Amino acid sequence: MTTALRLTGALEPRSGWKAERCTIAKALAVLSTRSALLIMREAFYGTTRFDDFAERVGISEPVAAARLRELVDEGLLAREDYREPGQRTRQQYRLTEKGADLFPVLVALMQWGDRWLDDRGGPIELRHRDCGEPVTLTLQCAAGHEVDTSEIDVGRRRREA
Amino acid sequence: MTTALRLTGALEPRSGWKAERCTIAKALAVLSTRSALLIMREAFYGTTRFDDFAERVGISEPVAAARLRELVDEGLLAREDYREPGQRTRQQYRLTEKGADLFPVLVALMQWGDRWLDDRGGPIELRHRDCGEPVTLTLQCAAGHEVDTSEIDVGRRRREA
DNA sequence: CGGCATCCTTAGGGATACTG
DNA sequence: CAGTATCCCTAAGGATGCCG
Repeated sequence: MTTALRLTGALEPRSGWKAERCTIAKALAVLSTRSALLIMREAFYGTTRFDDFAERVGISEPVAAARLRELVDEGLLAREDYREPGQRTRQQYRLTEKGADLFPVLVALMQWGDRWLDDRGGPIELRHRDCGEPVTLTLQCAAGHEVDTSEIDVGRRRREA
Repeated sequence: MTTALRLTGALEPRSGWKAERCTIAKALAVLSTRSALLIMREAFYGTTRFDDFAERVGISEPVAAARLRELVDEGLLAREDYREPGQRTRQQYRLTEKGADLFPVLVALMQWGDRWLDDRGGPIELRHRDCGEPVTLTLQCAAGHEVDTSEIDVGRRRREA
């Protein structure tokens, strides 16, 4: 019984191919701090304002300022001014497409935490608006099969010629 | 056009319910360092030995030692002695079930990095061993519908009575 | 409201050298 | 091979106070 993946093709020798281009490492360069991912979580929950991010994530303003700037620089959030009629100008941080596309990462973390770090399976739940059923993240192949980790082969990407 | 989720039920007031039990935050308490997730990546690639972890992740031995100890303490890896016939005793780190269950987190990070941080869609590929088709992580409801982020409602978990 | 400046502490991580 | 010890640097983050 092995839980590791099966490596195929030019991957076996492990000849240092990864350090340069591994996209997990690249993603972590942007997201490896706790505050960055929790700010993104808040953005999905609809938070848009500086003070709310700091308070709801539970971080100090200087940290919130630093992290929000980085996330804007990286293109995960967009900073916009807006003005409601009769009000003064405010700022808001909105998810960009790149930021919104991060949702599966947060769901994956939540699903793992729900299963392994909470005795009641986690405090919140995602449901499909149309049918009301719970939503989960699943590994699936292009042919539509649900796939277990043990059934996966890993190899270099084949460029479709 | 809004990319945030729709909050339902007792969730709207945002009354600080989250800080205590949010399982994303709990997961990040274990996994928020770059080296921890890269070590887990290596474990999925089949790495089992101390020196290989340090070298392939690209971290120093002291850091590898600290991180491996934490991951063993948290139950994501198991440290075992083994001896091949005629050889001396060696140590290895193996994925536990808890560790193996982290796979979707790494896939989610990889998928996001492939799309947004690499001009060629990422260096490696996951394929379903049975049918050879590429494997991706998808949001799906219990009724089998593929679900987009915009179609998800978030609410407190309802305990099935 | 939406920050920035300053100061401080801790954690992550590298380099080098050494041990069983 | 599988680490530990030591030293040092930088990044993450908290606390307080100030500013437009």
